[in-house]
Amino acid sequence: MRASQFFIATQKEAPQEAELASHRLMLRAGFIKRLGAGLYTWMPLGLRVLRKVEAIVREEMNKAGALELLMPAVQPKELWEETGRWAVFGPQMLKIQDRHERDFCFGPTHEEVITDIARREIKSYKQLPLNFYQIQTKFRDEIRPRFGVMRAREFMMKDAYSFHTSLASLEATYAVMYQAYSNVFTRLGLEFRAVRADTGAIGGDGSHEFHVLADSGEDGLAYCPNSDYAANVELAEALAPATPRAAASQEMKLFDTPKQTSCEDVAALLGVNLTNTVKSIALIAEGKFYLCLLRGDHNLNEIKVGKLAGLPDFRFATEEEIRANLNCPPGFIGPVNVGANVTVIADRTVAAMSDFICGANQAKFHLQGVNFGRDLPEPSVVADIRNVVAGDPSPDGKGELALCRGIEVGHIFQLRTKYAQAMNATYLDEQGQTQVMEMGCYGIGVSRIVGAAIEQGNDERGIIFPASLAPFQVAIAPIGMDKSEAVKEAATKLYQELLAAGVDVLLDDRGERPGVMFAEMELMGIPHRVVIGDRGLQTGQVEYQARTSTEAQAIPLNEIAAFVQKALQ
RNA sequence: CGGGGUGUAGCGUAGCCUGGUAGCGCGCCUGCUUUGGGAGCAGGAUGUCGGGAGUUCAAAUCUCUCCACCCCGACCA
Repeated sequence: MRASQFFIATQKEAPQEAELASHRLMLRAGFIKRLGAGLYTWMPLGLRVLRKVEAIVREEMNKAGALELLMPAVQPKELWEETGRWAVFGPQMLKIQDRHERDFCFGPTHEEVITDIARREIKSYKQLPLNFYQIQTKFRDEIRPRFGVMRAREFMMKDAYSFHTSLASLEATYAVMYQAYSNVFTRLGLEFRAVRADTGAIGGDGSHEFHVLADSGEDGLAYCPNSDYAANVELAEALAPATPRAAASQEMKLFDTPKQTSCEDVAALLGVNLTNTVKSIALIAEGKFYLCLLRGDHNLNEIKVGKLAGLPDFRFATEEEIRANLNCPPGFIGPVNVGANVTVIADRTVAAMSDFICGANQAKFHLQGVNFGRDLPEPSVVADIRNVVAGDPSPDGKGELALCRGIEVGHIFQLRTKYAQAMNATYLDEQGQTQVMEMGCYGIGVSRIVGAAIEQGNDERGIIFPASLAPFQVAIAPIGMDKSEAVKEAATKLYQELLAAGVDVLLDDRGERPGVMFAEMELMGIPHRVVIGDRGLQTGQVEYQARTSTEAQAIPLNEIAAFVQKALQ
């Protein structure tokens, strides 16, 4: 591509709307333009990057035996009512009507549509297994779109769906897709980790997420440095403490806390560690009042709570409900002396605590030296209801957990028969019996990968792309091209040679000053740069510089084409 | 949805408190000069000051209202 024929729209100043490095750089480099909240135009330069991601994803999907198709983005309500998700998916789904006032949605995902295809087209076990995929625009009406293409409302996704006669067959394809995903992210040059995950709104059984590691990631991940255990913090199990509860050594005692309404404040007042305190979180589920007990420094895990019996639809109690059930304002509530109307759920860690500090159920007072069995009954439920923290024992028993953050770029699920059952997707087995299909689904956030890759690769000069993702692999910067016949000839010749060799090369023939060319090439993350000027040509040399390097090296003109091609390998 | 903030030329912003008819930098256009790290000089174009209503002789500025966008939160009482 000749720069004079292309559209380059870089900016020196980043628009104020962007916070995250990747978002700022994508705007500055002119990859994307914002149309509205979570809505972006992919400009020619940015689209080249998006297409490179797509191409790698497509290749690996094809290699894994998946078949590409393309489903409609707009889907009729009736299909979603069959699975009950028209209501369940809620406000995240963009619902629209046609001229006959019939209801549709702009597809946030495609389980319903593909299952409809499967039930119509798949009749016999002989046709299975099958794995379909598409790369397509999705729309999810996010509560708060942010970080540019990272959490956009309209975005590009690769979604695959597999159909099987047995769990074993599903598991085999799941394993193949797991490997295909690993291949994709490896080829993209990203530092990533596969973690066990919750299945969320999609539903089903086994599930892994693929995360690009980045401090700015929205997901917390727990992993064991000594083993292959890794899980989303939403899911990672917090084991019960290894040591049993110590015997009570203090008397229970009321003490004044006139202004201290949080564990932090109370611990500070007493000059004790936060780990000696217990906080009480009030929940309501199915009309019942629950008190969840957590150690002061731990955080409630809502997903874990939602999996307890009777609590799938829990919500946090209002201040009025807290007063009504405990006769005490928020800030001083606790599990001691509560009525039969209150069900106490203790986290495993709390259940093993003794001589702890908690609210007294009396305004402006807390209790210390509290012990289960003596001062209050043993908790009615003991469960894992907290997020793991760094240093917790790894659930596989192979060391301690560490935490990091990630950007979710892929998610694979064993859906089992959830959708096939609801939509009656069946086939005839060898005995002529009707059977429900087993199903898997596999997503990759194609547009999010572009943001995630930039988040992982950037410096003060701009984007640092791996060669597999860069909009151009090589840039040629001729200095004084319109003045010097020698420069023009050398630059054009190199450009032609690289083009002929199939290299994605940009020739900056705009006649810009060197500083402009260098700054723009670095901003857009082009990994290799060749500078051709009269100064070097006098001794038959040109300059090569990698994006990751700060020094240029001199290369003889007659070797540069081969040199660049070697650097690309 | 709750809280906070911001809307002035393509981008970044000053002016607003204290009302008097809009300025700067980058970018853009023309010409000349320049050409190894986002050039210099000269000339030029571009604004319904987010929309609407009100107060006033007069509104970017004050009041009301609507809209858009950004940030934080939407569990830890």
